[in-house]
Amino acid sequence: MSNLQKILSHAERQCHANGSRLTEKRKKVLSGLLQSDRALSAYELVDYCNKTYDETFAAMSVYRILEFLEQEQLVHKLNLANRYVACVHIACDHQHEVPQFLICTDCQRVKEFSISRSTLGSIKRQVEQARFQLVSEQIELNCLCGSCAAA
Amino acid sequence: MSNLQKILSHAERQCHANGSRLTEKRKKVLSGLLQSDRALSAYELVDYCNKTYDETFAAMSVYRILEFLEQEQLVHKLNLANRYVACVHIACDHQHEVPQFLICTDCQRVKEFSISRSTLGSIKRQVEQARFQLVSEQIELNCLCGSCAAA
DNA sequence: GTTGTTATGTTACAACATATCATTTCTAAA
DNA sequence: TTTAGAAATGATATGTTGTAACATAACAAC
Repeated sequence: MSNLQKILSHAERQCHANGSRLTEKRKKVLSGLLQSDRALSAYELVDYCNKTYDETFAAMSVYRILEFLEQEQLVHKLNLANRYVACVHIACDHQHEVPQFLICTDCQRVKEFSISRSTLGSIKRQVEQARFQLVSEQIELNCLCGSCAAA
Repeated sequence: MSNLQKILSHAERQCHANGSRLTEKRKKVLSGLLQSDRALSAYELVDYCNKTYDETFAAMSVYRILEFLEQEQLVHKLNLANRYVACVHIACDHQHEVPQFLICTDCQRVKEFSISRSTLGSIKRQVEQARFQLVSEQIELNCLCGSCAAA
């Protein structure tokens, strides 16, 4: 059983536990993200699926599927880049925290990481002082990855 | 002389000092942002200008003008919201730092602020550890403003 | 006044995203 | 095991955001 297969069936069990279904189409979209080393736009995924599988994936469907996968915490949407990545903790059993992302603006490679509790804490305090409320602790930063910075 | 007029002529002098020109159209787009209490999309500005002035503003022109105003640091582009705001320090003489933004996802009101040096410092260290480089210190956070949170 | 530069106009289209309603597939209860 | 309801997908249309490419106009400096 390939690593991809393992991840997919892990995801499937997890969906089942949540009372939802990881259908074939959803699996295929998720596979696309899992096999990519960078963030993909919805339309890139449409192209990928249409090429890889002999099936038609309408853009509309892919958006719906991405929304579902996001709810299931299998993928993350990067709002800064309008792109999607598979969650790096997809095969972990523990509940994971809200992630932060470093996004290479050149090649769309993404590093999912967690900033320290204390840093997050001080950001939250500063937001409170401004009398705003965080909608999400997801923070995205425009970066260059190591190889793009070197070039 | 109205406050708006003061800001505009201040901006004009500043552009002049930079060897660039704040043309009539640019002034009108900037006025639109200055008079709005929330972030506006390029197309909202197109509509605003076309209604307010008896002139045609093509979307293309507004995008170019916004790009110019951003270079001059008179406005900021919010990448998370695909919208623009006038810089709150537009009338200050001192050189200002890279700002951070709290964006209300409900009403698009924006709070421009600066997170503390120490918080920014620890974020930067954590980015370095991940072997990425920050492209910009501008950080944008999805929030609710006070009134939208209350509602 | 010509010339080079900057600004704007115009058209077309690429890329990203959602609304709406129809149809199919699945599931669970009768 | 049929069937009603829910969930998923299909299909079409349209809305929103942004850029490419080339033309013209305005201006400044020589």
